[in-house]
Amino acid sequence: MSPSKKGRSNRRRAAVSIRDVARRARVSIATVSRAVNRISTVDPELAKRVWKAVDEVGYVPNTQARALVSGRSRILGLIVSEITNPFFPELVQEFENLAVAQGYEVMIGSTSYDPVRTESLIRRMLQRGVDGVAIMTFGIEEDLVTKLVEREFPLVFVDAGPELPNIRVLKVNYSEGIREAVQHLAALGHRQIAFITGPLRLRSAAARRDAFRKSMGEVGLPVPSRHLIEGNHTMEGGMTAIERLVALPELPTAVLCSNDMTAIGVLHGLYETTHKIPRDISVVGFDDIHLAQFMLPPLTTVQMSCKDLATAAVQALRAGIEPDHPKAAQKEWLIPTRLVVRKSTEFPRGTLPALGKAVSARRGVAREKSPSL
Amino acid sequence: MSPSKKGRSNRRRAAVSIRDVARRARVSIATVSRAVNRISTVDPELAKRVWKAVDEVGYVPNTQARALVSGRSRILGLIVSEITNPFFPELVQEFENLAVAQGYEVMIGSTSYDPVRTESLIRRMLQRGVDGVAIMTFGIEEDLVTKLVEREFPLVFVDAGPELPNIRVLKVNYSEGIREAVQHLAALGHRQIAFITGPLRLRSAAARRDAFRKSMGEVGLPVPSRHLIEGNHTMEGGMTAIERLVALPELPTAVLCSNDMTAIGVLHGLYETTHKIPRDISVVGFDDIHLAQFMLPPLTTVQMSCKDLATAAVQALRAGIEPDHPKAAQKEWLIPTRLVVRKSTEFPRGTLPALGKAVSARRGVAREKSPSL
DNA sequence: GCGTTTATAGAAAGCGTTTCCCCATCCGGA
DNA sequence: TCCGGATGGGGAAACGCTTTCTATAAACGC
Repeated sequence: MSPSKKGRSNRRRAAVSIRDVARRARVSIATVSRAVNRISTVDPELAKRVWKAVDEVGYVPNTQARALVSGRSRILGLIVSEITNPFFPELVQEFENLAVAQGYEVMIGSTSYDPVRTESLIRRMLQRGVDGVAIMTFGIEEDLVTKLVEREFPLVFVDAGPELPNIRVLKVNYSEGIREAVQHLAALGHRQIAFITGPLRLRSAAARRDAFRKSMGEVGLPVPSRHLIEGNHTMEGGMTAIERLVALPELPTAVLCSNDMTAIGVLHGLYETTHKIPRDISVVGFDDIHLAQFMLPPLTTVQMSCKDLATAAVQALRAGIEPDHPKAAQKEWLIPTRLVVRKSTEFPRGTLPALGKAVSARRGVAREKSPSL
Repeated sequence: MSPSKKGRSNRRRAAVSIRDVARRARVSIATVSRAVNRISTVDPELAKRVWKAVDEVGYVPNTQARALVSGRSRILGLIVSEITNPFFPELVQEFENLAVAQGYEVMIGSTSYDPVRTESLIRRMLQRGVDGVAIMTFGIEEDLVTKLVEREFPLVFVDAGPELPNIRVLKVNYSEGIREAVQHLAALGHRQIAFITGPLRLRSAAARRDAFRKSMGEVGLPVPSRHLIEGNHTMEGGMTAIERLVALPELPTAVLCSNDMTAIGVLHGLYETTHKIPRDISVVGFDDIHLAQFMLPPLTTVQMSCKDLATAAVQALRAGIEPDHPKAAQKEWLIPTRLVVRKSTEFPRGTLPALGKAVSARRGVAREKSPSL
């Protein structure tokens, strides 16, 4: 307590410090520090005494001081494109759970696709002394990244960062899930399949588009440029894109979207134009956000597990931060994707309704987890 | 640079410190500190010299050291119920923008309605030395809060915290918007209006229910207990609740939900039971999340602006943190709510279709912003 | 029995700031 | 000319911790 000490003006609380523990346990502060940090050179008997004292006085190490002296804050930075896109909160949640369980705190930032914001965000994170940053978006100034890499600052990218050594990358296997989606549609009898991309300056968006093109090629279907529309990964973008498709002389029978939000926008746009889904047109999303199964109709979509993504991100960061991490040398992490069939895909319009009975053809692909109803 | 200095083992980067600036500007570190913190007693000429040196050596103050010595971290804590509920990311976004613009960083946490998580979250925030916490959820151990209040730790609650002095409260005027919603439905001719609540241990959920009861009383409508169903503010909860309503001998003609996620669940549940909205039943949400206008049909809902909420929260926090803040004495902030009419509400089923033309009756309440299509 | 390791604890040196205290300088008044 | 009070800058002491270096005691080999 020591109320005699005339407190500094602004100081909030005279927290109990390592010195109080030391006094109580009748040891030096060095020993307390070692005991608390579980350093093996301290005698077990003494350590017990220290821990007892810690409990008695209610000691909590001061993170600021610890960070100041050790140069490590135990904070992980996580940068996402847009926190209001429901995929990201799910990711953030998983990431945070994992990080906290492993003794790290998380500092989150959302760029809104704005390079200026991104840069100031990274600066803020560095200033706060984060130990590493996972960048789950793009549109980053290459030279900032280069500078960080030179400092050997731990960075983790999704898909593919700049071509630089010493950064870690989570490679999402887009082809896998998108191929399943295209084959699912092709198997149903679709020939005219459109694709609504994300903002193409995002590598992840371009990668999804490329995977689509490749998969279409594999089943021998053409991709005319009028069926490749650039969106922006938002509902508004999905609406605009579907309006352009609707304006075409012939509406494609199916449309695959670069993410679920786009697909939701498409659903909404088709509602406005009184098209029915999946009767008039089949719609497939990407991400499998929680919301997808609650859409009307429930959305067939390619699942990219944010649990997988978060797990890999945390692991990759720790690999870069902790010198003797078991995976310190690993530079790439692979993230799988897979199709989840729900109700927004069906045989193309004009197909004999009798075929509607042949549902078994679909069940072959369907791998939906037991729905939560 | 000083490469001769044999660096500590783990140290990341020998950042440029206040000493480098002092050397360069040929002043003491005390002067640099004062200049950088814009303390008026430093000679303008000297200050200019210091700033020049700051630029030249690329000095960035070390936040950890600053926090350690000043006892203030310039971090605001923000605790929300569930980051995956889209209302909260919108709130987080606004909060963060405001905080950063005012020189604060934000530490976010999501409780998932779990008191244990909440408590550990608060502890983590305290350990990281946040200057204050805005608690936008409930289910908090009263004694933890009491302890914090005794320490004069700045806390901000929504609706009403525990009955304690010295905490700040954002009072949301639920009655306002909910009354508008009930009157809107009553004016359309609805007599049987059900309400799906949130988890009732949340004060905010109970407050919404009470506002509903009161508004119903005002228009002379009864609220039989079978029309008051407890949900949990999730889509799943909305589905379960609507199933119970559907199982009733007579389906109410309208249902008001305690939040938009519940309403989305209701929409989905009614899709499964092949009821049509709004023909068979009108649905009203609460929050006005961005997604609401993209539902099928677009959701009529009560808007609670997260911008208002965030603005008030940041202001209230700063009022508690900064001793000479202009609003230091203010203890309550008022947040308005209002109805936004879209397409999920209509005349009750069985009403003469001719009445369908009398749309002007609705437009009187409608105040939808220009839709973003 | 003496010198030499091997354990373990303590003393003390920082980490990069802010801020208190004091001293030099300057100005005005007597 | 001298003194008192401002004014503004520098020295140095914290802040709470980690870690190196040193000291002591015990264990050990010859």
